[in-house]
Amino acid sequence: MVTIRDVAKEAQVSVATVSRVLNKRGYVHEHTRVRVEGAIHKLSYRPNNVARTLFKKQSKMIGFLVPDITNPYFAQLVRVVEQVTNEAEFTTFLCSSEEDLQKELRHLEKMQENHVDGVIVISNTLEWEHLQSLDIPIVALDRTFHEEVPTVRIDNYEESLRAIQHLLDEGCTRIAHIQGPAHIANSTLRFQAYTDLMQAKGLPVLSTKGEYDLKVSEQAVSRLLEDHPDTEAIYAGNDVMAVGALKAAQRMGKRVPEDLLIMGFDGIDWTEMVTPEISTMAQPIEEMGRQAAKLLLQQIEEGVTAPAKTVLHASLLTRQSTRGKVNR
Amino acid sequence: MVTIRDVAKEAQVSVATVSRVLNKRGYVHEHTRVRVEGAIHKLSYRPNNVARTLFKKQSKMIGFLVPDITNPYFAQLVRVVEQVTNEAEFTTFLCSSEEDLQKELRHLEKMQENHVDGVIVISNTLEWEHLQSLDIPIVALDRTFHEEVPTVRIDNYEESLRAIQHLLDEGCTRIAHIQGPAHIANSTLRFQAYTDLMQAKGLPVLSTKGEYDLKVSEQAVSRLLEDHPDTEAIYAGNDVMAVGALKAAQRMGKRVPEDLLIMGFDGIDWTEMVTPEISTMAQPIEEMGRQAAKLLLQQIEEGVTAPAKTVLHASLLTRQSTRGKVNR
DNA sequence: ATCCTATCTGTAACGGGTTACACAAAATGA
DNA sequence: TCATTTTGTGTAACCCGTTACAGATAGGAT
Repeated sequence: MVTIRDVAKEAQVSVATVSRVLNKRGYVHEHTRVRVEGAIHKLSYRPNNVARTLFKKQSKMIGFLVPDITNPYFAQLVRVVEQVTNEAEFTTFLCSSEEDLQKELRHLEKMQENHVDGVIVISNTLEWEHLQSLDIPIVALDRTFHEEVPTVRIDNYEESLRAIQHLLDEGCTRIAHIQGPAHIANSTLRFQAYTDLMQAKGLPVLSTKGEYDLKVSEQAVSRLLEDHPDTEAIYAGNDVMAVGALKAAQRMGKRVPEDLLIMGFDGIDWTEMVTPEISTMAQPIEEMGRQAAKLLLQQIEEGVTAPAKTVLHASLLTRQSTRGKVNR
Repeated sequence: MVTIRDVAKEAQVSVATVSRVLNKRGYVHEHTRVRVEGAIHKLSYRPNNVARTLFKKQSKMIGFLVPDITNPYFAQLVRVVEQVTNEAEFTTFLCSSEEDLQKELRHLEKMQENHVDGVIVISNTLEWEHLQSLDIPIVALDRTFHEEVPTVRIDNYEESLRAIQHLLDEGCTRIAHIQGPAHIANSTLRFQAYTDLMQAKGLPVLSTKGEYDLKVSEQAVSRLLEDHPDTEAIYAGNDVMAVGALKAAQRMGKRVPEDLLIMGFDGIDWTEMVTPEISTMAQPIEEMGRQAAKLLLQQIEEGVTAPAKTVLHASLLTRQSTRGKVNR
């Protein structure tokens, strides 16, 4: 391995001078600079970031903890976060926790041990007490942990209301809901909005559990449609379950949207892959990732600790799966 | 930040002793061990992996370079690789390159600078010359770079033949192919198998470009079906394009499989999300990831440099999209 | 000529672990 | 009892960049 001392020897200068050239800091004579750069190039020297980190206590790495990398919602976030942080010369240390608290804790430990400069956390299982001991900047995505932690999210309750309102506007009254896991706060909020609004309108409440899982949702919707064939619309707690609902409907010979409307939540690509395309309340995924990354970088680079709470707006994407009902 | 010296002071021993306790190496009296562990716990000390890496030149991190994290094929690989490496106490340093050569090179540099112990590389743009200078263990996934680099992949040509044979077995003769990007070797191999087999059987060859992209494929298939309404089956170079093909067919009112058979390649989840479910030549994704990770760990831990070339087998998944034709 | 400042470069300490080596004490053996 | 081995612990050098500080030279002002 080529070290800074090898370069110094090659260029006939001291390590300090090489370091100054590398960091473009302090006085270096044009003449020597060229010589040092030549030596660097000749030996194809790359500074050792480990040594640098040890001294500077700045690794130029940020950690990103996501619940499940195979979920396109998170995959899309990863992409933006990488992009933004890379532009600021940071590298992303990505960890997928598989929704497992133990793994999350292990990953956070590893991140600390490797001295990342900050972390972005998405988790439904972690609690504030687990993050409290980290003495590095944190940004929470998608969910609030604590007043102290800057957060980027949407208002799941309000946006859920808007999603249901869309189905009401299309003329539906018998709307069923497919719930996500009860232990996930956002999932419960979306469900709560459903019951609240339906009750306020004096409309029937009918829900079943889909666990944010395609196959579970497909099963659940099958049963639901058998028991309640007069259901006019299905509002799924997320897009994955909406796709499951569509599969169930199609297997039972129901036409969407002629016989049944389907509405999802999140705005992942899947909704555009199926036929008919599924309407959804789309989170501004890219924007959320960008904001989170920027917030974190600000904290790291400028030491800003303003506990910002950024609440972004979702946008209603109306597509084939909720069109046409009104014309019946 | 709590250092090993703080622990040493607290436990009234030298740093060497603390280090010995941490690494369970060398002689330490039971008595002192307990005292040191007490101090570690009391101060909630975590060893600094950066310092450790600097000295040992072993970071316990491996790098994983993938072309696009939002592609479920890679996302699934990431999950297995993480799992296997975590079990061996390694952490994964994931980088998504967005198919961009410059980004790939930058990421590889960063990995080196951070002293990862080895890398798993998936890339269609990188060449051997780019990897040559890395003096750490490498494992290639999905594609061969060079004799020297251990590789885990499938035989894209052979498996492609098998995929087409399935369509022939179902009684199709007018089979069109949707090609992936020409610069991707695997994509070309799949295409080559198609032309070779069709020509050998004296059947018409008809292909169009889909660029491994859903929307591009959808467009391409639309045009293809307009120009050649008598097409009996579509063999897509990968599953993403197969989903695009299905969308196009459905938009044009073609029934699958009654009017048109569709076959994909890769075996990603998407094929099960749509209706009808799409038949595919499924790569053993999990197994490939596992093997790649194990190969890399072997190289790192045992210094094995046997340039292993693991070629795994794909499996034909026949589903609704290719059923029924034979009964016409 | 003298002083001052700006420019340029090198020496050495530092960051937080690891470990070779030295030394002491205890256990074992003859 | 003395020699030898095993056990237990500490000192200090080392890993590789960074930077405070000091010293040297050149140029400008007076």
